[in-house]
Amino acid sequence: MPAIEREITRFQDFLSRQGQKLTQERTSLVREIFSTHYHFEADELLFKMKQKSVKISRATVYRTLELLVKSGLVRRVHLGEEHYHYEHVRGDSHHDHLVCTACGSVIEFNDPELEQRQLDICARKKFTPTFHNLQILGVCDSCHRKGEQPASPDRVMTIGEGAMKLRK
Amino acid sequence: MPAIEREITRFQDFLSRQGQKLTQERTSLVREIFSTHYHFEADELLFKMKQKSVKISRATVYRTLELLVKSGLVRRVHLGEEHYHYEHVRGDSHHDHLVCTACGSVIEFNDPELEQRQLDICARKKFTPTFHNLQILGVCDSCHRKGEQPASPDRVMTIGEGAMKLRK
DNA sequence: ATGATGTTGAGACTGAGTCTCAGGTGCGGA
DNA sequence: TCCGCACCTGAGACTCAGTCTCAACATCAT
Repeated sequence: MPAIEREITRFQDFLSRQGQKLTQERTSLVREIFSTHYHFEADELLFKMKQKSVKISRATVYRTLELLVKSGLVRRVHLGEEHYHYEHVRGDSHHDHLVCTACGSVIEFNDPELEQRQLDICARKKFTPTFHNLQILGVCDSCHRKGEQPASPDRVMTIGEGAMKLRK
Repeated sequence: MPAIEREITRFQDFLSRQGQKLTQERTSLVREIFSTHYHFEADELLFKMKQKSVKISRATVYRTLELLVKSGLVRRVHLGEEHYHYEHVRGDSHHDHLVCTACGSVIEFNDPELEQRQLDICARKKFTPTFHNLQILGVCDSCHRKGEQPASPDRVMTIGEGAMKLRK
């Protein structure tokens, strides 16, 4: 899959610019992230690697994610839960998220007018924005049709449900 | 200060509607929250109570915050850090936040046009929103004038800096 | 006074993430 | 080719925010 190779090259460029190396571990993490996951949690990634019998420690997963975020290949997002989620960036533009509190699905959207409005607000407040984070929680169409009730804002279903956590 | 008494009454009403009681501990927490804090962290509140020699356990602080959130007197917000912050709601309308990554200050704003635009997006995606959360990170005017550099998005200064954490 | 129900504090526990450190890896230069 | 050094890794201890448990306490209606 040439697309993934391109991401790996981009990561390597980023690393070598700061005297860091593209190791076996980092390569397999990038490969995993860009091949199967979209929105994922750090521990979920760790678990997947374990499943595939690729031995990578928790520390390396976190360290690599930090590098990927710095390199711009991966974005760190809040989706209404305590901890972070990550998503890969494939050169596509910025977007925000609608998160279904019933089934955990995530819908992305990008609305230039909304973005512009935010810039206007910042200008009005003499604030220099670097970054923003918007999640809208609610119920998606298919859950709504099933009559799902919205969960209360502080009780949101886990996104990466599938990933049974196993430590050690 | 009569305003605080009004909030306490509102909380009591909420509690008694579900057969719960307004205890001494709960009262003093509400008093503390509504008198001095605006955006605060749970542990910061615990620390303040300790400073004032009001003995309240960690568990009670968290339990009371949960009740306050449910009652609508307090809102739980993400301000770009791992953990939650809380803010009291004084009958004022919904707002979002500009968070300065240099000095940690928080500017609130409420922009009906922005809110409306979000509703439009949800309608377009057939999504039923219940709640949303927008933080814009960046540098505030006074920090900008001091030539402060924006921190990277994943390294944000603590909002409640003052509160030295001391456990136990 | 009794019992039912609700509340509390202490401290054990959890889950996500960070840090440390000894050992491993790999590349540039002699 | 070999060496040295900077970089990288895994294991596990640690931290921090938040939750849970449980025994003791408070309150209220009967």
